[in-house]
Amino acid sequence: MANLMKRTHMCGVLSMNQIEETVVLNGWIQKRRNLGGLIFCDLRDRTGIAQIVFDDTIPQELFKKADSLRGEYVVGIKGVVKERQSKNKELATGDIEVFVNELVIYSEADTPPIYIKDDDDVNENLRLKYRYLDLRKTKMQRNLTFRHQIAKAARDYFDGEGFTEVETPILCKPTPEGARDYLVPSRVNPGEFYALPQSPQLFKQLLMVSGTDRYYQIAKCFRDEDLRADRQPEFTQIDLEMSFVDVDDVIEIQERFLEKLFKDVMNVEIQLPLPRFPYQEAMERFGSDKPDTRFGFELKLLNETIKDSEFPVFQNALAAGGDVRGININGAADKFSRKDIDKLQDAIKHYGAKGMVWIKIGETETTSSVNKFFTPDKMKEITDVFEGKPGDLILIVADKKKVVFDSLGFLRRDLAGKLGLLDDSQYNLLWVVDFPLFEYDDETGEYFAMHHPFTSPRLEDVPKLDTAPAQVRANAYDIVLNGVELGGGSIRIHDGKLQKKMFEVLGLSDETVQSKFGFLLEAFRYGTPPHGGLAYGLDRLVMLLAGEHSIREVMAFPKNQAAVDMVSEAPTVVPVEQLEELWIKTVIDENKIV
RNA sequence: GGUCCGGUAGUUCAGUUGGUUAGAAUGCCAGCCUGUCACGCUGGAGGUCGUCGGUUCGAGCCCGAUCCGGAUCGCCA
Repeated sequence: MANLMKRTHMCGVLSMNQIEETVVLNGWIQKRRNLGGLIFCDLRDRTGIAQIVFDDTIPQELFKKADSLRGEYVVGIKGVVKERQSKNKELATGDIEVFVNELVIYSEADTPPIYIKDDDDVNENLRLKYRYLDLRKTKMQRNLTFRHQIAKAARDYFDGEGFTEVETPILCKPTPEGARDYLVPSRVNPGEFYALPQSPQLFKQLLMVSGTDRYYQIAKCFRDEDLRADRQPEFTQIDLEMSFVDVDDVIEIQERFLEKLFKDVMNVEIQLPLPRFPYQEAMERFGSDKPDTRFGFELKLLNETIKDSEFPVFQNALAAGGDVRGININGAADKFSRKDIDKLQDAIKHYGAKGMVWIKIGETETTSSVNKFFTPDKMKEITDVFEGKPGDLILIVADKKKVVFDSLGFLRRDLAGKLGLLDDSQYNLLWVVDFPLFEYDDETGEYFAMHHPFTSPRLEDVPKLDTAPAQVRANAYDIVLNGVELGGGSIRIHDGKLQKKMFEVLGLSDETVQSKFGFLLEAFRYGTPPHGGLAYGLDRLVMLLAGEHSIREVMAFPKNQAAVDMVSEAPTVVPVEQLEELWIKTVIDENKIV
């Protein structure tokens, strides 16, 4: 064991300010360049890299020791900071270097299985398995620090606004609604289970009943669903709830938070108030309830224009109560071949679309996949709806409304990406409001809550609860950044009668309601303030602001697509005794039980 | 659960119509080298081509099964 050399500076902060100073650095050897009588090493810590030099003025023994250094050795050095003869403009510390006169090797290192540099393109599973090495990269350390700054900005802001951070339980009551629960067996209550929270929703509402008035929490949440680039089974929310507020109050206080956040961590000024799009408008203009407004290509409705056409696909869609809508990809007519368009057709089949009509407007003539069904005059009428100009590519989908919106929403964003129109330096924040309170399930013929059953309807829509539930709008709002849902929330129901009505429309029996939410409803009987709140996905927020494309890049130890922690290899089978103690018997292959 | 893509050296990849001893770059090891910063030069080691089976005189390549990874739809506050 070598003695510790007490560090005086971090590698990345050294500059001309330390010229001729003796400094002690600790860190990892990033790279060794041995020129024979002269050895350069790049020494790395979480702040960056500094070049250290061993030359022929040092004892031979020390020089030999320097020659034995390899990548990822952990060392301490003492030396003098000098101005470089030839500076390295690529390096933040490129003006200086440290001439070493003492070297301690704290530990040697095997050759690492992955490269430790920011611009690697190593298989992600390997990165996850050796996450502790992956996290040595300056970029990953920067992401972790950045995440910390955002969490801190949130804490500072909400603290300043009179919010109290309260921890809510991790062992909760299972909730059959929504996402699948992670279950935790109870040893002391045989056969019974807790669930890990999908969100602190019910507890934060209880806190409002308690008079906490303003609550927030940076809360771990768990959902046992399939993973995506922006979805992990455990993730973090900035969760908050306020008493005596309406939609405007919540939005106002959040907008000031976002303004401060962007100023503090991005040095970006955002314009308040943020635009608000009613759900219906968002769908009709962008085909999405989380529109990306960094580019155009807005949807246009063609139902009137084509209502007399001979084209059977259009007629069938209208007859079935569907829509015919399209988008104009301005100036893209020459940028996508027939083959490209075929691929797009395949892609929208995922959303249930059976096909797609394309129109390319040329200088002299307009070509399309449906030329024979439309006279040139009619075609002109259609392209006029899109303000079509020569060079434009128009794509039209006719189907059920949902299929049309989903398909065109996808095409819009996909093509914007292919055309390089997604500008990561632009931050388009907006609210989507007036969500429908209920969604109608075609298969079961039942209504279910789009948000959750405690979301309040807009007061003027309450009479429609009996007559036209699908038209009832909710006091719910989502905050969207560049087409990604950053968070969402609602004003909750605090009136017992209205809540009862909600459950009726949802077709929940009194017994069901009692067993699932009885404790909350009872709490509401003892004096409940009007309240509402919102939760941000912290991981997504950090991802977007860090310019990353996966939340895995901003989480220290994420899981892979199979929900496996590649470092520790969780989950695993457990000894039978452990299961028995928990009153659990598994029904899988006995061979898998160790 | 469905669809698509992938699995070849430590790593990133190439590998033609099925044909000799499976290649490159990088990394690693050794030697030389005093201003490098992707250091350079010389040499070397490194492979169960994911696994199992089949077709064939012969399989990295063709077929089947299976495992693993990723993207995506379903699913998901």
